[in-house]
Amino acid sequence: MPELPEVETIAKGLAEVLCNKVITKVDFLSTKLREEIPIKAVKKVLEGHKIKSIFRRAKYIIIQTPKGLIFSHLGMTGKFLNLKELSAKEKHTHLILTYKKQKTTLAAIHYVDPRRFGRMTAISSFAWEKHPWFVQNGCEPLEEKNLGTYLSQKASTKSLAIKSFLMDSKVLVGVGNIYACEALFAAKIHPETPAKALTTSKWQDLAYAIKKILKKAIKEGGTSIRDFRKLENQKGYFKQSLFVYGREKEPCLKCKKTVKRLIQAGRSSFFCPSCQKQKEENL
DNA sequence: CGTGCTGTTGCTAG
DNA sequence: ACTAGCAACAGCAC
Repeated sequence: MPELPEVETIAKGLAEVLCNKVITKVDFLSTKLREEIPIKAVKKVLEGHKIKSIFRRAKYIIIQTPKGLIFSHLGMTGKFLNLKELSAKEKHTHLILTYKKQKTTLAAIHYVDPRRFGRMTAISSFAWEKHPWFVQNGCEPLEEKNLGTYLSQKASTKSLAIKSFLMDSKVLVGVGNIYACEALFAAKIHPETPAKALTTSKWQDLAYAIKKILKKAIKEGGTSIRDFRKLENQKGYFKQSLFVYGREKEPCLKCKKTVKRLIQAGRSSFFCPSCQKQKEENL
């Protein structure tokens, strides 16, 4: 469910709530996500320690204390909820972080993840860049100044579809199915165009579109299709701004032609066949 | 009831 | 080396 804007929204929300607060305890109700959560290591980093910072890298949330770092990935359906102490747990609550809200009051952050595609781990160093979850990652779309040039160089030998190329985290992190579809629509590029076939000027359009859409989505608190919720359980509002994602058979919001869906690498791609024409020289 | 979707990503096989 | 396909899982729409 969560792509860069959703993860950014959660990380910011957690930072507001938890920074400079002490985690009094960590309770595990289930430790089986994609991989087993290392209970001891997580407790060691969090329990009894003050949160120094919380931020996003790729689609991961990173939580820092004086003892080390926690990495959390939400998978498809993971969410953090800010609740009162001893709040009822949901069916798929995996862990509960209790923290000191004020001098005498406690509150709790619940991690809930029905599909269990999320992952979580802890390390005792601060070198997150060297961790296996990060070493292979490509660039951060909002931090790379020459994104168009960077992408065109990476794509120069790749015949795979531009849509799949954009979703390859070794190239670019944070862009998943929704934002790949939306960025290609905004840049008027057909999702099946071979990555190496884009012109320099199309790469610039695409890079601009990616940044613009991600920034707008962050501003609107992410996209809630079904599961995604912010920390206080509210929805994100970017769904209202989607042009093609999830709109198969509906009229294109720019030209009124019918939005189409196709499957690429096992994922649905939505596009407008009129606004996103496949160039003949690329076929 | 089944069937086919779903925002991720890492492994496997060709 | 590249790339498509699948598996991990629960829930929902039809």
